[in-house]
Amino acid sequence: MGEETNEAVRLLWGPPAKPSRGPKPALSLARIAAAGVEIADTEGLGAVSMQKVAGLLDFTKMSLYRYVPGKAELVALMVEAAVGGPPPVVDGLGWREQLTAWAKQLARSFTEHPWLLDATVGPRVMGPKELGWLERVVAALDGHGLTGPERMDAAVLLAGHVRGIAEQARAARPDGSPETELLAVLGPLVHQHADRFPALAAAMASQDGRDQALDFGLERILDGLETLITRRTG
Amino acid sequence: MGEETNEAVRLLWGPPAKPSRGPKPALSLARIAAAGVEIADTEGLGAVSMQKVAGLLDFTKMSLYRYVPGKAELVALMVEAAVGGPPPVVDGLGWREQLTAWAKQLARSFTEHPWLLDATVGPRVMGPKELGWLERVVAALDGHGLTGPERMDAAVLLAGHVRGIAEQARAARPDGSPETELLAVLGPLVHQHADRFPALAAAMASQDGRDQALDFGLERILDGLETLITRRTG
DNA sequence: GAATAACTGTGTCTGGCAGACACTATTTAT
DNA sequence: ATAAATAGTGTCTGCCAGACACAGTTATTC
Repeated sequence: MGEETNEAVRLLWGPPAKPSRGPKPALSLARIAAAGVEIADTEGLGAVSMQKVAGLLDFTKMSLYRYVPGKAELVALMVEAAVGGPPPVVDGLGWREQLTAWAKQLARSFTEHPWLLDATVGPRVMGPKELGWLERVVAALDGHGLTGPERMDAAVLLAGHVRGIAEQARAARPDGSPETELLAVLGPLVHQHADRFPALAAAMASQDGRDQALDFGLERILDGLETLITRRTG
Repeated sequence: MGEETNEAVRLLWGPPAKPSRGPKPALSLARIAAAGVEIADTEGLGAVSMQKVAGLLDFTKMSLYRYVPGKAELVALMVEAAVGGPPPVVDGLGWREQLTAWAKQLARSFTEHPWLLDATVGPRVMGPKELGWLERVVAALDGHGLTGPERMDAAVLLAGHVRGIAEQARAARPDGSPETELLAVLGPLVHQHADRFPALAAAMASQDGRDQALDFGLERILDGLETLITRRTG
């Protein structure tokens, strides 16, 4: 990842452009990223190819390589463009309320751009906007007796939970129309093999389908953090 | 996903084989999956192609399609083979200790097969072994006042956390040799833009690098569950 | 025992993909 | 005016998943 990493860092963090000698660029990183996002939003990340992105912009595939070193970097730009920034800080809110709002907003990003789940797997460079999300959590937990690494760990914990829920929600969602929701497959399977999964079968018996997995986990995490904070600050 | 889903279900849950008319199959699902796992373990999931898997078994690519409908199903079999089963239940352990052991063991699976992170993104059918992991969590939480859906949510919460940590650990790991660990890139970036990320910069200043993110999140989650359980059972 | 039907493994082909490279046209610096 | 750097293009290679037709093999059926 050596060189590619630096290229990605340059694109995500570097200066916006440099005036130079040859012809003026007709495209821009922003337009290219937006085209990629449009395709991913409608057809999924798998449908994003240099060809398709270029076609949407009425350019040839190879012209994109004048702006972006490769597809990985294009996806990085798409992520940064789609994830947006964290919600504005509302003064007077406690850390719990701030983190709750943060989680709901992040979940909304994943719902609007489900392909973000696919695009953010594996080692990659985070852009400024993405880092902004982390910043918010760490800032919200400032001054409550947690160490620096602990605040970072809390941010990762929260982000991981939202991500996990988003993945589950996507699986349960009917992507096209005649698609089998994954849970509709899982349920019968569990009951069919109830001998092997007695606890699951029992747990799934009460079909209230409340769909509050995000809130449940969030409350547990915040309760856990509160326990720690109380212990630390006396 | 309509038809593919059913095919995947048949492969993962169906009967092992059916005696039939033609020549005896020289291969087996198990051998094919094992070959795929071997490639993924050494070269990553991206290096797994029908060609490569077949080559490792000294067969042609197309012969694999006699066993597996497509690559997606092959990956599903690989996941089921690599994830293994949950750790054995140790009697006399409380739910907290059981879930702790569960999380550590699951984290080990992700460490041994980092490509599991890539292979378990997106809607997919879970196999019996994978479902076994969920079963354990739900079973461990039985009889503590939580509803069925709540126990399921707790399982998803725990699994999501372990997954998130595994992803972070992989990013921090030097995959090849001269690879830049992602955190080694992130640190300088944050400090370089400390004005935009003051809380992050401060949090990262204390460089103790204890690497206990798994434990931290786990304790918070378990504390949060304990709070709920105490509230429920009085 | 012979015919038949079902199955296994193979070879060939298509369409799509990322990306390397050489080329032309354009614009600015000297 | 000329040279250098750059933007967009067209062509080419190699890899990929998968469709399909084929030849060889084996159990079933007559």
